[in-house]
Amino acid sequence: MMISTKGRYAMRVMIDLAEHGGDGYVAMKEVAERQQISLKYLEKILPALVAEGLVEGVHGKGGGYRLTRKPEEYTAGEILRVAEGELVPVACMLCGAEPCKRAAECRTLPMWTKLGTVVGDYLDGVTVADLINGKA
Amino acid sequence: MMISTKGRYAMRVMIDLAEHGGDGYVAMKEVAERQQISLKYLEKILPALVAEGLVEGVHGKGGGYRLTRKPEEYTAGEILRVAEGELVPVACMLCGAEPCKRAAECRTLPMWTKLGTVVGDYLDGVTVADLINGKA
DNA sequence: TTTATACCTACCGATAAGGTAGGTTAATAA
DNA sequence: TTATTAACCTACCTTATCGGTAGGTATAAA
Repeated sequence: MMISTKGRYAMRVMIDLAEHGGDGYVAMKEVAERQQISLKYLEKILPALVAEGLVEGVHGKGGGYRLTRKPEEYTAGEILRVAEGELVPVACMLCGAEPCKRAAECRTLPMWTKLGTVVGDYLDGVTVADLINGKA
Repeated sequence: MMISTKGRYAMRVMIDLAEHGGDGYVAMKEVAERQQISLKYLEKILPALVAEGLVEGVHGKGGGYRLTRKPEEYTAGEILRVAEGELVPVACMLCGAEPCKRAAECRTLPMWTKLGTVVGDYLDGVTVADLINGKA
């Protein structure tokens, strides 16, 4: 029952970009230093965020990344789903999982489903702006 | 963000004991067959449940396991914590983790803490009896 | 043309997941 | 007393994931 570093670091990058970005681009080298995260590891996390349009990057001198929306328009749930994959609590609920034959009579599936909803609802209710303002 | 088979199987064993136990002992061989879980793997999960007093086992012919309380007196949260370990969502919140130096100014820690509470509260509100009656 | 940066691919060590295999101990029934 | 049953214990195994590192290429600005 764990969010891995991938998701946690993605959250911190988004917050860092919101706090230090302004209108310009922020180099990952800076973020890595501020957040005490290996630059090389950050470089493995960013492509997913770019692919889903959460941030955009530009090459070369003076380049870096910036948010594509305002901080209040990102939810933690959205960021985590992009960085981590689905937020479901059990493997049998994963999208690509082979359908469980016991699902119909499974005594526990309703609980896992509800747990997924509880987690998703909470995380979808927290925005990057909330995290910066300490309102989470 | 996943509950492993260990926790899921533990839940199913507890439910199975509640449904088929009555006052007597149920052999894991039966449970394994009914639940379609490898007997050998079940034998690795049960010791923790015994150690924490959730079930008790007796050796030999006619032996097996039985619940030590009524089904409505077990919560899913309790069972999962015994089988899986702590239910916290991030490694830095684990009991034995070395304290994070950034904790005081961490923008995300409050969210993880709240998420842990949300998950714990939900799971602590579901009993084995609820799962049997479909009230979860 | 130099420099800074994103971006890409491959690898790597450690750990955990999800088991198997083969025994020993304890209790009951024959 | 002996056979049987079932809990319990220890060791091992395979595969995948975690959390990175290394070394490059592409691109844009100065």
